[in-house]
Amino acid sequence: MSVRTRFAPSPTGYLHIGGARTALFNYLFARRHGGQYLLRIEDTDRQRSTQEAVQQILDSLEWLGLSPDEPPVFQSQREARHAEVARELLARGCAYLAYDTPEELAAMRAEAEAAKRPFKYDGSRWMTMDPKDAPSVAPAIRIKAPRADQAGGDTVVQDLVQGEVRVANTELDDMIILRSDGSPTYLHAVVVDDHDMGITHVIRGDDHLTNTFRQCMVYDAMGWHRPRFAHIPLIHGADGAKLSKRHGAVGALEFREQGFLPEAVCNYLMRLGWGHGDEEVIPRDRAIQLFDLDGVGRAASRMDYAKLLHLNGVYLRGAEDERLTREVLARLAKHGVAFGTLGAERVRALMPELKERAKTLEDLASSAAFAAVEGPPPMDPKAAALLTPEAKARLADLAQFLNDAPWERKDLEAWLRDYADVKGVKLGQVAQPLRIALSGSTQSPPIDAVLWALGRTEAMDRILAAAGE
RNA sequence: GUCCCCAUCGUCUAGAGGCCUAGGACACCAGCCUUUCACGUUGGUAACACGGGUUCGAAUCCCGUUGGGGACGCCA
Repeated sequence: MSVRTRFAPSPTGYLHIGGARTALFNYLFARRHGGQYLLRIEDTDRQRSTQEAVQQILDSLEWLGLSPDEPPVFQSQREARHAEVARELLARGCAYLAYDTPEELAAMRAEAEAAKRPFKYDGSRWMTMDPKDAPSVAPAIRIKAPRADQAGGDTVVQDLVQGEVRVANTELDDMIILRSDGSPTYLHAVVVDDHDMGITHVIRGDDHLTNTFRQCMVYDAMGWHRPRFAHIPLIHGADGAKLSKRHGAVGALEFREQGFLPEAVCNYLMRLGWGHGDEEVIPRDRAIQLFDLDGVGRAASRMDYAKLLHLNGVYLRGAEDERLTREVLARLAKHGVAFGTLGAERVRALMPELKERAKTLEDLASSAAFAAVEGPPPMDPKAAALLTPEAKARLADLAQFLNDAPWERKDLEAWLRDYADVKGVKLGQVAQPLRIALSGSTQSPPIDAVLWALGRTEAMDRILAAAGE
């Protein structure tokens, strides 16, 4: 049977980095085994689910290159089916009607807590009750948990990541599968949907590990084959606590805004909780080749932004110049930097050098801004301070000679070296004032590359302007 | 509280009883390269949580302790 996996987020907020990794693992596993990867939106909580969140999840997945192979399934549209299964369970005698009110349940819990006993629901009175004696409250449907003496007394799951996990049946109680208002509960709906969607491997966060035993109740009672489960460890913040906003960027789209490349984020996420020897840089196609569940660790891992940043730099350097130029230009426009066709061409010309020294697209954009603008670039205060009278004199002198220089990068470099040689100064004494005049900053790509990319006219303009000040 | 899961450098990890004087990557420190900044490169600091077993031999297997995390809803 072909592998089918699914990612099943609830649209109650943005897609965070942990969810993104779960999606990635589901995607990778399906691809690795030539199967399908699906998406199910768990929007049965009408109060908290929003259309915006659904859209954000879809956008996030698309950005990461993790769009599903089939149109997403919306859980809320399947409620009739969930109810149908619940009624079937009732008809089979695997479930029963429970007439407790929320208040009564709360009281039972309070009582258990006061007595320092773990709360375990006991619905035996409803199972033996004559239907005529039913209270006049709408009942919920509860599924019968396996008895303590059933199946060896334990419910066992062979988890593909966690190994064999076993819980005593005495720990399980009769859970509600259909609420008194006729809506399904999550634990029930998930099972029905996964079954109907033909999911063979449920790969999800290990916060669902103990839920699995409850879900098994539904699979077993319906006589359905349980899928294979794989519970992957959660991602924590740098302090080891559950990942939240205070840890910095956690939303998938936040990373896009900050200038991260989706392939870098995916690579980083993949290596979080998964390893394959010494390999660190693993592009998508290689990832599909290598990924498998047995390489997934069992311990929670922490988000390390420094490493992500490094990886992003690696991917940035390897990215196509055209693509980076597009991204950078878009960012410059967004930041209100004015530039024309010539500016865009200059950015493109300098891109091979620019990308060599950037970690994010934002870095790249700010370092490219000087090439995009027309005329003298905004001057960094630190750079301006270095524009001493001597430096200006040097620039003026340089301008004179540069007029006759050949305008090819190789020649420019040689020319500059000759100039320094002839004048008896170090190359740095020539390069640094030039750099400031051309880029407005003390840091830029190699000066010969900058001269060349700017073009003779634009370069001369800037040198003269800086020399004249 | 009850149940479940986990535990190698600061972080991500390699390690499936001898290959481990524990390897790699990020970060950090020092040097080299150099036209600034990066990149690159060389070297360095740095870990098997603790205690018991099992074994000729344990980071690797077992038990316990400690420490983390998760789940205990008519939420998902």
